[in-house]
Amino acid sequence: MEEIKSNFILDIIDEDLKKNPDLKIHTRFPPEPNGYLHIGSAKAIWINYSIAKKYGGKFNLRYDDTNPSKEDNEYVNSIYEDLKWLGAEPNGGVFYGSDYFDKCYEFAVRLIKQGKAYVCDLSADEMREYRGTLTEPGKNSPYRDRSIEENLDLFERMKNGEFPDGAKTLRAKIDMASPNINMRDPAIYRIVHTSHHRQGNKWCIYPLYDYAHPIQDALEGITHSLCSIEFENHRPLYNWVVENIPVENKPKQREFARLNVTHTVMSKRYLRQLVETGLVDGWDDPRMPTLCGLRRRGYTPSAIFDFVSRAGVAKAYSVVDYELLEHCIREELNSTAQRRIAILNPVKVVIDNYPEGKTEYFDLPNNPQNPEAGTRKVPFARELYIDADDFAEVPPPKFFRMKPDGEVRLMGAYIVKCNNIIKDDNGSVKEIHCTADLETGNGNPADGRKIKGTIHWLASKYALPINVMLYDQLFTIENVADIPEGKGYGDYLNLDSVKKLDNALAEPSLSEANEGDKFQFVRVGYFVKDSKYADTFNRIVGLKDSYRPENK
RNA sequence: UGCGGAAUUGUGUAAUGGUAGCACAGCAGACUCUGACUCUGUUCGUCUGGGUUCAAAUCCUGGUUCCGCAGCCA
Repeated sequence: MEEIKSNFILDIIDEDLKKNPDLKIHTRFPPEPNGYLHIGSAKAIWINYSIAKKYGGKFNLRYDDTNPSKEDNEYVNSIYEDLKWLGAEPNGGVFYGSDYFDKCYEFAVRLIKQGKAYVCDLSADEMREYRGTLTEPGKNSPYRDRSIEENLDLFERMKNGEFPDGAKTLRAKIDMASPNINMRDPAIYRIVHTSHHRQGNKWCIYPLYDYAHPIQDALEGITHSLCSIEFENHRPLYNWVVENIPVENKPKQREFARLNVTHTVMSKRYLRQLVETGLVDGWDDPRMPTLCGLRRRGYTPSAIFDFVSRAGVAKAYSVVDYELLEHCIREELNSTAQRRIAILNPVKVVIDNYPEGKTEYFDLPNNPQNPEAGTRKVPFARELYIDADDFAEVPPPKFFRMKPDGEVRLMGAYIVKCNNIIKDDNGSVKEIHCTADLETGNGNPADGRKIKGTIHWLASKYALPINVMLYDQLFTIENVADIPEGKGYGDYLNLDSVKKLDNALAEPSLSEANEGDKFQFVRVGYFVKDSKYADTFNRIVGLKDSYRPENK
């Protein structure tokens, strides 16, 4: 995994370490189990994990499951799977925020006894009114000065289920006139009569994030609670809680900008919408920016960490170009993926001077840059297929592939010359007739002439029919920023970026590929064999410029 | 209009008073049995006005722009 580079969080930690050299750095990744992990989560994971690693500290996974109405075991499991896949081992342990509910309750009672929290009867609407606005201070709740005894009694009855949802809240008594709205007596407990995915019906009151999170951090021994920038305004409240609970450990919250990538969204709310409306196949659709979607698209953990590492850690809002992500996976796959031939749009080629019925096998390197990857045998015969794009009857300037009277190399095999073409009634090319330079075979011509173009080919009688799903764009969502508030997502999906090619062909050795194997279709792009589509292969990342029709 | 953040090339990110660097993208060329890869070269930047200093992206000061905050979500 990429080591973390110089950034402002490291500076803060170094500073803390200078003050207290014995400090054992302890971080955590605290996802709410209400959706699948995505590339933005990978950034948070990487930051927390790699910082713990750098300082020889610990890293926890903690499910932040304090809202029973949104969370589900499906997500708990998927998060664990994805984290495991990434290889970010939580060496500090796996925890659940809900396991601290007893402590949260105990500390809340303590706050009440100290006069620092009170039960409030205001409705949600009333509370909003009392809160004031961004520019005007709030005013005190009429229930703010209840006696400690009354608060204790009411809070216990809240816990015992005597009140309906929303009837009462427990609030921290801080400052209704604070310029920071989060400090205006925030609710720390609410009543929700909903079964919890882990606690069942044990509770009908649930602590809110701002109250529960610092407690969880403090109890787990977290030293640095690293989260995204929108929580920066919550830091004073985080500190207030830490200061007002009887725990030695005083974790420190620090914030970094969340990851944005062009042509997609990270919000779980939107991603869930895509899944639930059926616009994508599921959370693991290769168009999704989820980790499982990227996995199906062929991304590897190392490429993902490479990407988030290159994107960097800072506080300024930014949107990283998806080309960087593609670069990272291309770079890795280029050195690791085996090459295979596939013809996306076949056109028949007949080698007139090649004996009918003869088959010979050429050895093609599995990875030209890595001889250790070995070779494979690819059958050659009189009748072949090439990609339609590799032939031009009227070639543009600098067209190096097959053209009338031109010579071209069949990759790993003979040099052939196109003699004439046969068209069907519609005038489109039906058959291309060539002669091969049989003297040279898979070698260079004796007369030293240079052949500029090399194209891929398949012997028709051995070619393996496949379906190819083309995901030409990394993601399918465009101009997300332009989507009006409240508008459905479907209208803004670029569904054209997914194409299914039914008549594609591949070399026979592909039939032996295993699920998850990654290859490079020579001159076409990278793909991963995906069992979900049986005989279908996903084209995942295009080769840069490889199909540019002509060069300027 | 309140509070809190942030502004470095097309994008992202370094430089912590001392040569503005790196990566991606772009452009040009070389190489190539993948027009990929690789290699070489190259365009382009410190939001803005003032100040301090021998020296400012960095310090001070005025302005501008962008992001976040008014859930009993996280």
